[in-house]
Amino acid sequence: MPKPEVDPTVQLELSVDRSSPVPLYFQLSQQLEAAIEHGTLTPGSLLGNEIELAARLGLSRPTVRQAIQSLVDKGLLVRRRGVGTQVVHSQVKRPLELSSLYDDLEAAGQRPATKVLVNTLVPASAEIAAALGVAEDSDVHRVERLRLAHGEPMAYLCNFLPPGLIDLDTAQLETTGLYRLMRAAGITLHSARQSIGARAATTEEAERLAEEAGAPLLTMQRVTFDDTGRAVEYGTHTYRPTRYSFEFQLLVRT
Amino acid sequence: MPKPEVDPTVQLELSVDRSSPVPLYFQLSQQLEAAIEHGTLTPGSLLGNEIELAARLGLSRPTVRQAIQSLVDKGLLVRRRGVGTQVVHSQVKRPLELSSLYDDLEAAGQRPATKVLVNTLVPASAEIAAALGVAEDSDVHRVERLRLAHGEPMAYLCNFLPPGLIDLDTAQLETTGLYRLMRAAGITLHSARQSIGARAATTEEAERLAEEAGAPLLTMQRVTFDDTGRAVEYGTHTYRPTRYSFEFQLLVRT
DNA sequence: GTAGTCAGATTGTCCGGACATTCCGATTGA
DNA sequence: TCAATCGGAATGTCCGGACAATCTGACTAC
Repeated sequence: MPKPEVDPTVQLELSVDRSSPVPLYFQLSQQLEAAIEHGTLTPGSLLGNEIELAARLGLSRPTVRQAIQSLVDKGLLVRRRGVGTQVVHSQVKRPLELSSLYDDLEAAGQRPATKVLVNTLVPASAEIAAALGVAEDSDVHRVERLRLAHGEPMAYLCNFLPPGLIDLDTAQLETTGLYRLMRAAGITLHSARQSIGARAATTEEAERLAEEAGAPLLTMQRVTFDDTGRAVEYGTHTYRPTRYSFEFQLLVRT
Repeated sequence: MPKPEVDPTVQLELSVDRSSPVPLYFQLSQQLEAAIEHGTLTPGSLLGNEIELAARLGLSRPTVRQAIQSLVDKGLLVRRRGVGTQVVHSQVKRPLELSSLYDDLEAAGQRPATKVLVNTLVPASAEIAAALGVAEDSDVHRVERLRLAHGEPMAYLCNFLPPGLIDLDTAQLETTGLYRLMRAAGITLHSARQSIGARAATTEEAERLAEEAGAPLLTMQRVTFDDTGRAVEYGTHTYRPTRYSFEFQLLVRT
């Protein structure tokens, strides 16, 4: 007969600083997340009941629940009524975020480079006007960039932005990503509609990406909105599938 | 001088049924969501302050906040301290879910058809064993399916499942999707790791999908986990990019 | 031995209140 | 005319408690 396989309840060293301006629930959730990341809280282990945890930390139960809930939303914990809260067992990294290619590459240690091919104002075509919610033929920014990693072309990025939102400096575009510039300009990114597909490269596209005509390309189109609902960016990207693929984790809405 | 463009605070007809087993916050959030969907709550309009809303409904503020928060998490509302809560302005549909191709097609009114090509037990290769967390060479289910829409092949789906989880009936597989079968078997899907790429079709793949060898294909690999952290499915899919692309909306983590 | 029942444990829901923080507009001052 | 200050309004955080719903395991009855 094997030993019982019930994962034990873990006793953690947790503490909160009431003089800190950081919210208490956030302090707690960060410590719990760190413990999960670090392996102190092993997958499957129970977290101990909320009441006792609250008492131990000198917090109220709603505060503790708020901390736990934020980790449940991240997919790190699972709650079961009548049972308890346990650490999810899988290799959850982080759910899909609205990420920029630049940040992705940098996080992967690839030291991305950018070559700005075009940075001008052009009249909006019907398609672009519809996506950005501006009048047709009104001026919009057009930015074309080539993204390289290790000196090899990786993606061709064509973006359109409504005017007046941000100052598009070519030198800055070559040293950082578009999303960083937008955030730095005080734009709060909120959501995006995105479409991922594939098609054969045209002669022109092939040349830009050092591929052959007819080679498969990974394509992505995206419209990004800020928290007021304005479209702040429309992009059409093509990626070399031998160099790049979209990897992400997603959660089930409950 | 133009008129003030401040969106008005909307007065809604809201009510809750205290005798219903449906949680009060959920009743409220559903009514709000319906009002947004229906256009009663127009984008940009303010929701009215929480305190007054709570008083009007005879609810406490935490309950009202819980309802609002769930819609904020869905990306339908935005809260601004000192200002209020307003309806997001954009065409937010729904954020990315862990969806099955079958459900997607059916929701799009495509009446999907499935042809099961293979449904057997095979020894797990190293790659599959690692993905599913089972011993190498142990038996796993292997299911190969061809998904058609309007009689045209659209995708080739190859899935591996650990044994004992679910009874894989070929007839059922041809009339519904794999995820539905798993849910019906009491498996709670929780999260998935996913990778989307592209490559040229091999001769074999081209034949299956009625494409030509070398044609671009959209590829997706996915490992799905249930809420205990077990891997419950590993799949390798190839799609015809002229017939299918991945469309989704995603939100920024705040 | 097996199935049904019951009790304990734990999370889910809800309440009412308190104070802090932030935003925006109006008032005030230079 | 313009800038700085102030105050109202709204959300953010936190508390302490109460009861309901659900799961697990042990006990009981058959």
